[in-house]
Amino acid sequence: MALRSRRKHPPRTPLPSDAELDILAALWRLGPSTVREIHEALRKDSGYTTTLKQMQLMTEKGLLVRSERFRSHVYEAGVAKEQTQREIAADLLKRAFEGSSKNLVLGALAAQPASAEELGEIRRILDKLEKRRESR
Amino acid sequence: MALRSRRKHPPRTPLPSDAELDILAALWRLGPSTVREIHEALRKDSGYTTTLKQMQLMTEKGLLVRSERFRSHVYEAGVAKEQTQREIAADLLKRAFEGSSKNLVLGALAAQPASAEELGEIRRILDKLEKRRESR
DNA sequence: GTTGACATACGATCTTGATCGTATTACACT
DNA sequence: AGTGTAATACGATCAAGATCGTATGTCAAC
Repeated sequence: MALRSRRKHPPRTPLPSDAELDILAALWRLGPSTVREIHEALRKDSGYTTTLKQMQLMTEKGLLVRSERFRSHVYEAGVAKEQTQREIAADLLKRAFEGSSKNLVLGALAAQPASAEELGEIRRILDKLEKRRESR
Repeated sequence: MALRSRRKHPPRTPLPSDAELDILAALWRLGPSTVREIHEALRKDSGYTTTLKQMQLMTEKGLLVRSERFRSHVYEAGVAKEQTQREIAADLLKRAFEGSSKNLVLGALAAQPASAEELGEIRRILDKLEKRRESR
């Protein structure tokens, strides 16, 4: 499925579609890149022009920003990774997990066993959240 | 965005689309229901036949199962809630969160503050996971 | 200035999910 | 039997994303 539904406070940019998310993730990971770099990083079996078109449309939507460089265009993500991840998680939470973050966390951990370090970091996040909760 | 990509071990059933997920969620929540019941529970502004068609297609895909009853058909979810949630979480994890469950948990908690009880439950899940990890 | 390599631009098409209109069926009641 | 009501079946259409083919532009090297 895709992540398509909208929020009450409509965002400046739409939630990315599946293929768009892949491109965004690559840009988050690699930093500003050309179409060719992204296309090769994705290793999909679709053609170069498909990726190009995709990125052009995403630029129109504000999901990417483009700058000129010598002969080619350089794109970078136009939306922040954390903010976008939060929106995606919120959308999914509401629609598939009955709004229960516990269920989502459970699903995530069951789906992809976390390392000991990650478990520790998650625990630290919980500590911080509970501390913040107490102090109110 | 929708949840469309596939897994290594191909599932008997595809991941549900956005609208399909809404129907599934309603069936998980309400239990076996008629088309009309689901249609009314969803409160979308699309017509009854749209929901009907959707559920018929989902039945073909194996996402729902159908049984006769008197004059109307009764549908129920053909896929388990936990299993489906896990698959959705896994897909998202891989594609949007760099495979890091920590990031997903962080996103989920930032998006939708959890109650004190939920935080406690999450912590209990962590305890169990770490205990299991130690004993190996 | 012509050619080659590589880039972008853009229209056309394919695919899939979502939606609807209408036909048909089943039952209940008179 | 005939009619009303409420259900399902199904083809057609819509909308959006994904894909591709081809045209066009630019630079470098000869």
